[in-house]
Amino acid sequence: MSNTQVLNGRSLQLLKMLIERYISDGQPVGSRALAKDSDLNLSPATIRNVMADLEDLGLVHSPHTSAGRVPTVSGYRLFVDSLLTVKPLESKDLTLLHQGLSLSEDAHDAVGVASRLLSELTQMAGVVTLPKRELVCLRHIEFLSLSHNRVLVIFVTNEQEVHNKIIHTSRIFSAAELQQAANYLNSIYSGLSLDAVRKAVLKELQGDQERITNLSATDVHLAERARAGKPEISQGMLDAVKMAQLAFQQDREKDDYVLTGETNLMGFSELSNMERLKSLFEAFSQKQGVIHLLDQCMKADGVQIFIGEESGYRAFDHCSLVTSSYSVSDEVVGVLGVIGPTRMAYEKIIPFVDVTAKLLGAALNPKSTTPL
Amino acid sequence: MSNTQVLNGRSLQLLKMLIERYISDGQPVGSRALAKDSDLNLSPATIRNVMADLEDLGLVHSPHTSAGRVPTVSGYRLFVDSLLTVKPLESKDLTLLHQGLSLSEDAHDAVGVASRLLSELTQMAGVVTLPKRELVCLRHIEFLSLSHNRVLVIFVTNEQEVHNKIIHTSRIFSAAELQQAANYLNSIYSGLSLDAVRKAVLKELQGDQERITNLSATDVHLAERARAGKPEISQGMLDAVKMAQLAFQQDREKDDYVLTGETNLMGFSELSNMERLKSLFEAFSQKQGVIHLLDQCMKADGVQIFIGEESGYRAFDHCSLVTSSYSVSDEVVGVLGVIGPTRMAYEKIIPFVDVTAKLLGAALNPKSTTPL
DNA sequence: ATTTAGCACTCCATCAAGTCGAGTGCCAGA
DNA sequence: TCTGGCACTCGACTTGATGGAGTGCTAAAT
Repeated sequence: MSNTQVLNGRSLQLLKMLIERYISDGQPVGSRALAKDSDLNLSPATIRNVMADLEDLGLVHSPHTSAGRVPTVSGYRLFVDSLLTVKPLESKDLTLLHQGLSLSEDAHDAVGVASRLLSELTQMAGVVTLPKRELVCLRHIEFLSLSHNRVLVIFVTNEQEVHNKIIHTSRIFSAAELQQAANYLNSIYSGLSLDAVRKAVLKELQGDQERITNLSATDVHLAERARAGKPEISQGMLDAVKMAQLAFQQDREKDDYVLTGETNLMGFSELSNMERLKSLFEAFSQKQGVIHLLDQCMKADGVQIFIGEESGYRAFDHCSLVTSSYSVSDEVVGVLGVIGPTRMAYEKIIPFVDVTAKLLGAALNPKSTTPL
Repeated sequence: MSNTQVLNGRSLQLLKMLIERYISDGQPVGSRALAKDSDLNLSPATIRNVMADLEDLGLVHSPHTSAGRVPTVSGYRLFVDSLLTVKPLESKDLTLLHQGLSLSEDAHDAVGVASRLLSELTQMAGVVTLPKRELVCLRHIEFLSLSHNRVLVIFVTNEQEVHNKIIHTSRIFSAAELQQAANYLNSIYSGLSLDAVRKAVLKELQGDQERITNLSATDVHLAERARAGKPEISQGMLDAVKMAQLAFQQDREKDDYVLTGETNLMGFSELSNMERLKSLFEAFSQKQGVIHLLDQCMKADGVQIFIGEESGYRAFDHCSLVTSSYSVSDEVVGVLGVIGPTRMAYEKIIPFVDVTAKLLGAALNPKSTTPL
């Protein structure tokens, strides 16, 4: 060791310069180049000593004996955690984000726009999860009978988003019955969040269950008739609630993301290996693993970064993922981010992702219907 | 020329063998190999003469002077048009197609399943367009007012498919008015095809227009009052029709396709060139050009093939596209196909695509709600 | 007239050897 | 603690040699 205190300010500064240079050039950086760049007036030999220390610490790595040094994952990690000087977002980019997101009509549209902007402005891949359902408000629900005992449920949330689902009911309902059920549900649940509706529905059904068992009647018809007397709940309403329960239960299938600009990744030399590229793209279309990763990012609010193997997901081994959760009315509802090679300009990407998340959150805010 | 009649049976047979061998090996095939394979008992020298003729005709091509021959696009074309002996579909594949498609719940689902099966069973990329709107029947329409003068239109087609669109109306309508309009439209248009509805709506509006101009009244209110007297059409109904017109006009945006298994293409050596691959994948995400191509295929019914540059679309230069339109009740409603390298096993892919198209058409047939 | 054998030739792929330059590690001296 | 110097390593690139696969052409054979 050439230093009593190995990781002193100087070695950190050199590490920083090395990483910055490697990020911009993509070539292993040697001691001479580093000596020239730095204003420390050190000779290449001294730099070499420092480099040897950094290598011992696992922060840099030499591809072969006579090449320069390249940052390792730990090196990058140290860099983004404490060395990095973030560059403010370029005003051009800010304007584009602003314009793009303020024009979006509905949530799905906004998410698509955000993803496209992320990828176009960074020249990497952009990913945005669809906002969580929990927060959305039920606006209107409607039933339509299909063949057999299937019913098409259509519900509108948040003013303009339409969802639909087919449920299988226990018996065949007439159009009038369905209309009535919809009217009933609209009258009591409209305006509540989907999550609240789900809970209310469950409670209602549970209460009903208890009432039946409490009666200890052997004949269910009797119990029903007994209950029918009470004005709080009728058979029709019960059917309605049951249908609502079917409609809203575990509707997580749409838990999806929008990914754009994957093709940008094909330009990077570190991903030109066909095998890596293939497994990466397979991961993209599989979606499942990516969703898992993004879910993790949602827990932490603010910017979250996975560098190389840190994600624990083999397909991402040579990629970094910079994410930020986005929120509507102070509640985290989704994640967005940028996927690129480990060698990316973190100092620009991090603020970029951060701002995009904030703007997307603002664009999704139902209160500010007027453009931002 | 070694033959009075250059393209005789023998040379065609040799071309066929050459292409078959090239498809299976991927290597330029030389005269000796061809001589051994064929049961013609010809010497390599003779084969060489034939090859020279085929090269003159532009059917094969030599990468360099001392390599074997490789089929050209024209060679492939001749091969698939008249030389090919199609292999019947493997029963295993047939079963899988059958099972997969018969389980699909709605049209979108079926299209997705078809695409996945196409790609998985061929180990190439599968593409399926969503069925055309023209054929689908209007089942139910509904209006929901949003903020300002925007109205959310929800309409259900073909028993279970939900579509929605936001239209901007000339004035703000009350919920009751919207309900009334929907009732009116449902009563007269329900059961008709979207195309028919569109036409009927246009006619209605045109008739209305004529009536107004024919009156030659300077005061429009007068004209309206005059018209209101006639029982055929009231102001409310007119509003309804106008809204329907807005809702159904040029709703081509969703004219989309489902593409799966793109990553399979990364395994092929002819596409391992990063530049080609990138432009191909960009074409996939752009969609526009691919749609144009698929639209062309829709015109011809039955199997259609684009080999290499035949598509006229640069991104597809090194790919072939084998498509077939699929029909519901004898009307072509969409296209599906397989995208792979020009060097693909046409004799298996062609019947495969053909059968898949037929099965998808059957699965989409509204009459056979019961599994095939 | 067609087919074949033979021969010269071309071109690619592979390997070995050599050179160059960038960069390192280490040691001795400032 | 830093620096200059030196030997060394390794990859990138070039060159040349070799072998093999395959062709084109011509002259002989069928």
